[in-house]
Formats: sequence, C-alpha cells, structure tokens
Amino acid sequence: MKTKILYVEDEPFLGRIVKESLESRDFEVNMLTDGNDVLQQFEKINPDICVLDIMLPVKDGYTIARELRKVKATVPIIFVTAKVQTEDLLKGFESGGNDYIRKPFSMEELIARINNLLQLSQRPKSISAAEVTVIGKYEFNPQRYELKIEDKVKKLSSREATLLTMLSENRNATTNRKDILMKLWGDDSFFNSRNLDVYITKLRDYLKDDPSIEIITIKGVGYHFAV
Amino acid sequence: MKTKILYVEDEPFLGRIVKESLESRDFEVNMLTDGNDVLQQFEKINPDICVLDIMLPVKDGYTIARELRKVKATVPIIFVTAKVQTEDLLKGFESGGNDYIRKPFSMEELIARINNLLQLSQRPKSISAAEVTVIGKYEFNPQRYELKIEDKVKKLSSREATLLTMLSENRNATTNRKDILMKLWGDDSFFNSRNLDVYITKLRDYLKDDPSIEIITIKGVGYHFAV
DNA sequence: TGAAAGCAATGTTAATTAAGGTTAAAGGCG
DNA sequence: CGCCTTTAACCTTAATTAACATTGCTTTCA
Repeated sequence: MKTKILYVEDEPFLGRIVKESLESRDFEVNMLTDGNDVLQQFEKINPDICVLDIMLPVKDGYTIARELRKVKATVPIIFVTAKVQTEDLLKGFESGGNDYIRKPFSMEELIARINNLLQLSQRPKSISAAEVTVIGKYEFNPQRYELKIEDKVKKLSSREATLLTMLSENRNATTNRKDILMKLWGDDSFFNSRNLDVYITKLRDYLKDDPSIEIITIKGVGYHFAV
Repeated sequence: MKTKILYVEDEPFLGRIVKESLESRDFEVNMLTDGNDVLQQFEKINPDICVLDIMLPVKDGYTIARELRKVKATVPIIFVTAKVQTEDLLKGFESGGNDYIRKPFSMEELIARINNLLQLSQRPKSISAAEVTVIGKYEFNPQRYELKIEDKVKKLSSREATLLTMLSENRNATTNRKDILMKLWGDDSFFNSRNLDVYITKLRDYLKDDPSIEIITIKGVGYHFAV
C-alpha cells in the first residue's frame, strides 16, 4: 500500500509541483489549499504523515497541528515555511510538529525528511530473532554467548563472545589486531595487547574440536579466521 | 533516570557551553572531542540520543553515524554543522541521521529538536500501554507486580518488579549496572551494588522455569536479558 | 650468501585480583 | 508477626597480570 500524505499548501503553483513530484515517487498525496477542511479529510483518509504550510488562509499551520494532535497523537507532522526564526521553530515543535523545512527547499530534502519521519514513527523494534551462526561443526549464538558442538554447550564470557563475533563476522578475512583491541578494551596499550593473546588462546582451545577451524596469526596485522 | 546524550564536538568552547547548557536542563551529557572512541563509549553508556558534529578530526560525523547504526538501529542521531547544502543534508539522512541543525543554533532549538526526537523514538512503547508483557513462557504485569507461569502467580516486591521491568524493556540488549543502581537506589555505592546481586539472584530464581530466559552477566558493564 | 644471533610480536600457562553470586541471618516497618 | 530489604560471610568465575616459551623476520658477519 502506498504511503499517504496529507499536504496543505495554499500556493497553487508550488503545491502542484510538490504533489506531482511526490506522486512520482510513489506517494499518495491528498492536497488541501486551506485549513478549513483538514480535520475531516484527515479522519477520512487517515494519512501516514502530514505536510503543513504554516501561513495559510483562515487557519495557520500551528493551529491545524494542534487540532490534529488532539485527534491522533502519533502521526508525524512536517511544517513548511518561509519563516526562519528560532521562535517560529519552537512554536512549531510546541504545537506538535516533528520537523521544519524552509522554503525554498529541494524535493530531495523534503522526501528525505518524510522518509526519516516515517521510519522513526514506525520503529517497531527489537526482539530480533535469536540468530545462530554456524562455524564449522559449531553453532554460535552471539545473543546468549553460547558455543555448541554436538549438544555440548559452552558458555562464553562476554569478552570471549565479542571477540568470536568479530572474527566470525569477518571469516576468511583478516581482522586487525588494533580493531579488536579498540572494540574490546577501547585502547591498544601493551597490557591489553597481552590480554588479547590470552583470549585468542582460549578461543583456539574452545574451537579445537573442529580442526577445519583455524585462527591464523598474521604477525603485525591481526588474525585470519579460517573456517 | 536522566536522559543520556552522547555529544561529539571538537570545538572546546562551543562544546563546553552546550554541555553545560544541556546539563542545566537535567540531561546527562557525555562529551567526546573526536571520533576515535565513540563506539566504545556508546556501548558503555548506552545513550538515549546522539548529537554529532560533522566536521571532526579523524572520523567525520557521517562515518560515526553509520557505525552507530550498525550497532543500534534505533537511537536518534542529530547532526550539527555549519554546512548548509542540500547534498550534505541528504548525506546526513543517508548515513542514518534523523535531524540536522545548522550552526550557529540556539540552545532552545537544539533542546526542542532533542525532545522531539526522543518523543518520536519512544512512541511505540507509550502507545502499546500493554498491561502485560510476555517474557518467554511467563506473563509479567508490571502494574500489579505479578509474574505468571501456567496459572501460577508470583507476587514480586516493588524492587523486584522495577528491576524486571528495566531488563525486560531492554531485552536482548545490555542494561547498565549503573543505570539499574541509579534507578533502584539513586546511587551506585558499594553496598547497593552487593544488593543488586541479591536481586538478580532472586529474579534468576523466579525465571528458572523457562530455560530460554537468561540474565547474562557482562562483567564490569551490566546484564544482558536474553529471552 | 647464508647460518647464527638478535629481537619484536605473539603464544601458553598459571597466579592474582576484582567483580559478581549465593545463602542466610539481621534490620526495619506496617 | 510477616514481609521486604539490607548486611554479611563465604563462594565462584572472569579479567588481568606475570613469567616464561615460541615464532618468524631482520641483521650481521664469516
């Protein structure tokens, strides 16, 4: 289903350009030229996002936004205006707007802002399916820090798991020592460098039941995780 | 709990002003002056929102944003910059930014934009004022402090319930020990820290009937609630 | 030119330290 | 009392440091 935009703009020339331009990007655009009818239209078409000019005959954009907010708290609202003062902008946010775009604007910018807001407001989130990575004969669950081979489960510590994740994401390629140090410890001092050696040894030990897996040292550079 | 902002800005003068100004509005601000350590810090403090200058030594804001997006797709990102071209703005959205504020800016504007994005990004939670959260085989009612499995109802104490709520809202991600301590006890002294251990033990006990639920310790950081 | 010495980087194992876990008993409060 | 909650004592595990071994490249000099 197309994304529905409610667009309120009283300049007919600009309005037509914008509407057509949006339609050519596969949005469904309902355009109104004044604030009179906005609420009814809103409830009728139930748009995914609203684009409001601020200076309109009869009712200004702020007022419309406030009315819309009463009806639906969540629909994203973008203001379009020639005004540029901070106080206008504040008034915009206050009245329930979520973005502010200055005239003249490029269509690219408007579209980018529309897509951005749509994404933000839809953010359903997380609950990523616990994905398991296969490493040779092993299965590795980076969410649960579990490394499994033939029903034997080894719990990794968080450092071990992070390191294995890095290597595994970069399998059959070289992971820089320095990148690892930065990610695990935030700096690449001498002591942490010795520390990394210790963790590499541990992982080699955990992974020894599948000889096809190898953590190959590339001296002066990093490790190559061969699977 | 205060809203945490990760702020990356290399101009020390501007940076200090902004940091102090935000702090006076009761934000908790972590400021970095270059792009080196951002990922590390991000994972450590788990901020609610990021404010990135674009022109930075070493790594520019776009690059940082892209890296952050890989780690966490949902955290809102605001760019701050003197550049004004549409293409910069598009690049900003492309790299995962959600808003763009031009230098020089007023603090009022920055704060309005921050609050706006925070609201937008939290919307899903507040809409679904779902009374009951499903956690594996359990149902948890954070209002009534009830944890139910197969018609067996366990009443939690308020501390237990708050802790479980925190973990559960952040499932499959890491909740900082410090955040928990601040929320439950208001400070992170040694004694309360031991106290938290006790509560974690209790929750693990209550949740043991579903082995797919795990509270994984991340030493020195916090807990990862895997469901 | 090539074996041997030198050396920096990395490997291994073990000891140490720090963080967190468990359990139970002691406080505190309606 | 009866319930949290806090404190305490002791236990377990992870992270770090240390001590010593190895590797492979580089330099040196017969």
